Amino acid sequence: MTTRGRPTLEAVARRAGVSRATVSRVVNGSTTVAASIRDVVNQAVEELGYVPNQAARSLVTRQTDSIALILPETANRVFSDDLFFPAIIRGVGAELEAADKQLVLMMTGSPAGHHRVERYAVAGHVDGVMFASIHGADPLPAALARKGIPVVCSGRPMHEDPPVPYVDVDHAGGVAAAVRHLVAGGRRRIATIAGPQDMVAGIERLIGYRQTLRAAGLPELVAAGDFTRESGVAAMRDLLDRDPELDAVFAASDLMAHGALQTLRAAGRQVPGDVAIIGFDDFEISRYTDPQLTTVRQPIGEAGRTMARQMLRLIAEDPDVPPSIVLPTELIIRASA
Amino acid sequence: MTTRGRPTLEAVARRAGVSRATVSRVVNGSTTVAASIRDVVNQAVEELGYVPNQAARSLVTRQTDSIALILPETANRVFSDDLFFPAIIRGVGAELEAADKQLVLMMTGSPAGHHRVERYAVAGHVDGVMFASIHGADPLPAALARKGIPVVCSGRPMHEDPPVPYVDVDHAGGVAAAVRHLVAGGRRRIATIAGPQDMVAGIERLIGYRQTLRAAGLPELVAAGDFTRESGVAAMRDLLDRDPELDAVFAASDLMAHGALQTLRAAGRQVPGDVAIIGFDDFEISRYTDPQLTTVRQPIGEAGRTMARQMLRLIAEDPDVPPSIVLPTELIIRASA
DNA sequence: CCCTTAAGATGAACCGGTTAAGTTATCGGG
DNA sequence: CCCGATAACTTAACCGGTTCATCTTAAGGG
Repeated sequence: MTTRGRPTLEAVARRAGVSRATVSRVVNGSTTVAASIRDVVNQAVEELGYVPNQAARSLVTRQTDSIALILPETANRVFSDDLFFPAIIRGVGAELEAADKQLVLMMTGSPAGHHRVERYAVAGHVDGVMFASIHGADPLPAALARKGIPVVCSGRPMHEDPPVPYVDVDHAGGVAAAVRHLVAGGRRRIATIAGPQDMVAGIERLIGYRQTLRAAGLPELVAAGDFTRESGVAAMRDLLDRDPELDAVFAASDLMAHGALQTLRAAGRQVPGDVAIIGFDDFEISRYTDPQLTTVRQPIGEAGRTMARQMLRLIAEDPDVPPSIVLPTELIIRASA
Repeated sequence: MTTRGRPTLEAVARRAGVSRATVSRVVNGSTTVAASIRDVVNQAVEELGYVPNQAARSLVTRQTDSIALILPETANRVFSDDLFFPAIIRGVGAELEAADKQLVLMMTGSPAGHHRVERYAVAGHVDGVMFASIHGADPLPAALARKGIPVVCSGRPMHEDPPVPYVDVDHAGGVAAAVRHLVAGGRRRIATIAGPQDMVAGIERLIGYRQTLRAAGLPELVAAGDFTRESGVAAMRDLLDRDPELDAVFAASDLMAHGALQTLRAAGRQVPGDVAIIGFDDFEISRYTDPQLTTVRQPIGEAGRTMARQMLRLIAEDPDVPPSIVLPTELIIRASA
């Protein structure tokens, strides 16, 4: 009920002594309006405090100027202590704001979440849908794309019935740089704490570890994690059990690296003296651990911005939107390795 | 252009052999429809994959079923490493999702941000506006309320021309518990690192510190911070300069406490041996500092949920929505004090 | 001075729903 | 058997914009 007694186009037209059509053209900045009339209309708009009704406008233009961002929210992990989603939101938000589009946030935690998102998009509530970090082979992006709705994913989608444009970072390259740094530092028993294997980020970082280690002719040692600090703690304990002599760990997230760090300290290991450790993300926390964490920086905010830009081009029906964009990662060397 | 060739009410009506109005009533679950017709219509809906057009619907109902959440985003601090906003978003999101409303996120970083938000709301794009953490005497909430738009704030607004409903936490009570805990532990030179004094949260936590200390007959020692880790580091250095003999610090945020902890360690102080320290927030990080941080827990997610519930009641035109709700805080005792 | 042309404004037909008022069929009571 | 009440559906009038075809008017050319 927010549009109660608000002035309509009709009211402005009456006051300015012109037709509805003319007011509409003035409001939308059409060039074929005489300057004198334009001024009269603008004054009437000013005086009445006229603001166009969005629903009426969308009804005919078929555009809402708002775009959805879908967060998986699996197991409430989304915002627990994970700075990935906030960073994505910030990047996306900044870019959309510059383009004067609105960001609609949706979380698909509930079982019926997928259906809700689909309905929402099909109902024309938004002009496009962006996905932040897909879990597993989620069929939703492809399903929406099939319905003609512009879709962009952050992180390469595993399921691509119709291929969906995506933005990702160079996981493998970053991991390779990290592992090579450990090797160059003389480490020979390099373990990894892997991310969840139902997410491309988790999978690719593990692959990167394996390939680089194999190339160096060194043995693998893998423990499973899920990007959280808790899982880092548990995985590190597991690794120490399995190989007390290990001299380096690559953790697939900063949070897991932080957890591992605590476990190593509790186990009496010096970092980086006895065991070197490298994380992935470059969250702010990595500058405040003791020792400060060497890590692979991924440009999350930039990924968000890029995703938003792709979406805007898709909506503008730009014929040659790149099907994928991979952003570079960078090894940030601090004290832990 | 997401609603291209999609079936309309009209199409469903033709297929089912009834009028548009009847289909509308079936879709909206009216009771005055014969079961036989209802089934026929539902089948037609199913077969055509009909989804009501949101714009057309809002145009007449004057409802959008989406609600805005405004984030101030001052100085990019919003999502840097601060888990306050993510927690609010999660709480609000969960509650709105349960009510089948959509969350529209807006950041008012740009100078024209305020005007954009106002226009957006007045245009009827959302049914109500929630503010997460007001800075200073922001006139926007009151301005919107004056226009008849439902508004709820998280954190008591300083400016209340027409008073706006709000949800806040018991800052003073939490701080009092913290400071009393320090006093009870025998601390006598208790400093504080205050939050920004243009936010109610910063102001009230400082007042709480002052009052409790005065009641205990102890001297005050205040350093300025802005809730960030960096400011905690700087403020702690400042405090050590001014009183090298201090034996306790209450930091108005966990992040500042964390920064202070690092500085104390660098200065050779034992925590809690030489100096006790208590934070405020109970972010996850406080369980991973060394030593683990004693802190005041504030139910941020719950505040978000509560704010959303108030908004829903406001929209439903519930006559007796409480003008304010203050949630309790709780001292969580760990190792640092 | 008349005709063509173009600029600029208007009238009216949508867009796709909701809902008040009107119509038709059904049924019980007198 | 007729009448009014009731149930269930249809008709049509909105909601508030956009836009295209049409009309008006003034300027320019021969």
